[in-house]
Amino acid sequence: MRSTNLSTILRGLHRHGPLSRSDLGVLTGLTRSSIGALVNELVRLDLAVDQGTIAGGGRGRPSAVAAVAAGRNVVLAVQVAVDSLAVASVGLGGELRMVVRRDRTRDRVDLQVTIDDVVEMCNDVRSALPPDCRVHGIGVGVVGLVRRADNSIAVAPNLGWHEVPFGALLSEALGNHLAVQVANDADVSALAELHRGVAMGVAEVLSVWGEVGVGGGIVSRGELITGDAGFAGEVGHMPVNPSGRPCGCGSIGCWETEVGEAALLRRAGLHVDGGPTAIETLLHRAAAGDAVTLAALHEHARWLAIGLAGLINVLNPGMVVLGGLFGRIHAYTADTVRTELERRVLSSARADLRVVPSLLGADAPLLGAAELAFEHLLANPQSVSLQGG
Amino acid sequence: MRSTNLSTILRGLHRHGPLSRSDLGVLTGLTRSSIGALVNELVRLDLAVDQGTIAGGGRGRPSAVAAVAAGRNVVLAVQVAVDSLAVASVGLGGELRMVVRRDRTRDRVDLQVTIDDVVEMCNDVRSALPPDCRVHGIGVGVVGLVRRADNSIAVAPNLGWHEVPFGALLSEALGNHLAVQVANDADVSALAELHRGVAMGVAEVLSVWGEVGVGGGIVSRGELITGDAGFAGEVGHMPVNPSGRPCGCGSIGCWETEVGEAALLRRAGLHVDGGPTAIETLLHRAAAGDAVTLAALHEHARWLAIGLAGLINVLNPGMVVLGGLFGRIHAYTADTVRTELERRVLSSARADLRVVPSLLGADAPLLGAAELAFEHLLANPQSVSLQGG
DNA sequence: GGGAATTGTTCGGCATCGCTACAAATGGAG
DNA sequence: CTCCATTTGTAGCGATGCCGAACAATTCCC
Repeated sequence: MRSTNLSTILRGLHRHGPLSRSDLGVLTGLTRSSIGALVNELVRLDLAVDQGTIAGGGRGRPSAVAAVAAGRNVVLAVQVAVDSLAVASVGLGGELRMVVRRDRTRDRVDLQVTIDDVVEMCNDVRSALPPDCRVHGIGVGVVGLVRRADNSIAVAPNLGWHEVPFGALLSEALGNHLAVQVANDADVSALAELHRGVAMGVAEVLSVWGEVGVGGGIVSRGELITGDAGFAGEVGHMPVNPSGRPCGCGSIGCWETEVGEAALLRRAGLHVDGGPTAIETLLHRAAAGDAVTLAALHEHARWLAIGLAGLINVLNPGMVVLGGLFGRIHAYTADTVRTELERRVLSSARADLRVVPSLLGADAPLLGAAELAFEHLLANPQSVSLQGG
Repeated sequence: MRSTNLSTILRGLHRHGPLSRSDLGVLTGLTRSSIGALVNELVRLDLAVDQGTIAGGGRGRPSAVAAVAAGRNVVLAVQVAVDSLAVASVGLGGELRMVVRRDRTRDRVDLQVTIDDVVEMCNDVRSALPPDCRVHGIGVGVVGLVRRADNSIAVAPNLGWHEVPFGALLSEALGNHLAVQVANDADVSALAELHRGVAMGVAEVLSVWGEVGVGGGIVSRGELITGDAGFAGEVGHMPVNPSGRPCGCGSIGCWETEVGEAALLRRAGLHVDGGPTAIETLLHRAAAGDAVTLAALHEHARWLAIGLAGLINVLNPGMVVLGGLFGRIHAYTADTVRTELERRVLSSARADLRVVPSLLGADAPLLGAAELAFEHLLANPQSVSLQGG
């Protein structure tokens, strides 16, 4: 029980930032005496620090503010994307402290090369940490289907990986000192938007990320839905067009064939394999008002809405977050999407619905991977006393 | 905390049936002394009874078995369908005790008539209860979109209802003595299969019910997903065929237009508005091996699988339960569905997937509505001491 | 028939929370 | 400038409810 309350308070400080003891009281429902004892214990565990007193505006004794000890408690966040790798240290409280990013070409996606690169980047980041800083774990967001039970990658089509025990390999390569948590990149991005981005405080969120493929993260009751094995959120492979194009997954007319990066480039008359540079070209043309490009975006938005409509009817989210490519084109697609959703979504389900672009953008995967890694500490604050640090 | 543990034990007895005190120990992780005290309290609250000792096979002192006091604690379960009304008393533990069912024609779906009928049936059921029996609430499963926050019906197209405060109306008509919980019929059916049917013990379940329309219930982490307002699970209105038929909801090519009752009858060359009798005809012809009917079922199965594939990729369930019409035709459609899913579902997501017909059939909505009504008691066993009974 | 095994019960100890009283610090009224 | 109301933090006390240990009850097996 003590453990539960410690967890509640640490979570509160982690999510809401520095809080006075009395704020913590209203947040948790505990009495002042309990809060005092619990915060003292968190300070003793080096998880929280006292920030002195601050007069809260009104009259009365000034409140003693507590905050997370961000400088002494971090996790490493890793993002394994198609075109790049990134490693960051993230402090308790969710602050991005140091980021190392490395672009890579398609020939560097080999598994062993990736592991080696990540380990090297992790060591760079770790060596920059202050000496009294504890690393509580590593969170990894990766472009692929991740089996959450054992942190293995079932399949990552864009990397050419199949049944790779990524978590175990990375853990071993780092010396088995750290707990490694691996998840799908769209899932961790959803987690980031939920805790640090536009979806803060929303309990039912659908987050859809367009990159090379199309991924999604589903939040219900304030928590990410993983599904039976961890594959939930693969929205890219909903059939939306039975007479559509063949998909890389073996099916026909998957949503991804209509709203993936390739589909947009095709519609805009650009080279389908153009990658990030072709996307930049497209965005420039759109900004310049190019008619063909805008028409392509309009058609793209229509297909985006068709898939979203199904998901909204099925999940009844309070908010839809559009990230990655979908976030970047949102300014051009928002109107079409809204119009199309009005036609296709049950009127009750869209009454209180907000459709918004991602707030965190490129930082989302790293921040989300960090949240994943922090989860164990937040749930068991007392576990730090067992380990040395 | 006491409340949490009482709840855990009562839930255990409700879900698993009679259990010995030592079984309860392994189930809850509590010590024997705690279990003893807690069971005694449940007996004192008239929620549980001691069933005497039973030798458990091995050696050692025989175990004292505790069971829920089903005869003294019931809820009323109500089902509001298109063609029928039903009211039942369901004992703690999930036993269907008395059922009153009333078929009705389309002209009896008027709101006030429905309320009056339900009240009359409720009174019939209540008058048959033993005098010392407590009624802990009413659960209602209704063919429509239900706003869970206030138990109102946002829209029920098949009944012609719109923005109806059904829960409040029923509660008032019954004298405001009972807590009323209203939910979508597919949702409560999913709940029944989860707790009492094929999906017992499965944490991630997708349940799809074909009736006049097509509804669904999504279970994640062992609990029903409601969505932001309570509308989650409206799988019938996923777009699956952009060049398809117009749907009653205003959209085009909704799944329901391809796998609803009308679509099946159309494919089989039967009268689209034939209702239950036409379905009987179809099932007879299928059983007799009629080629046209079997071909219609094959095509129906293909569309069934297309929608299921999307849902499975998005939700990654461990089990798909097919209920209502889908359960009844499952013998003829299973092969086609399996073949089609193999092509359209990501291989990882179908590795451990089971697709099974509903076990409870026509009882599912009532049993599920009962579970809904029991929920408050199960979460707060001590609340009974406050009310008289 | 006796010992091992299993289960239920009783009793004391302990952790942890809420409550109450009191101390600390500030703003505003007089 | 002083005093009081107000708000917040802290210390001591009592209550709750869990666990653990010892003991009793019962059965199986040798």
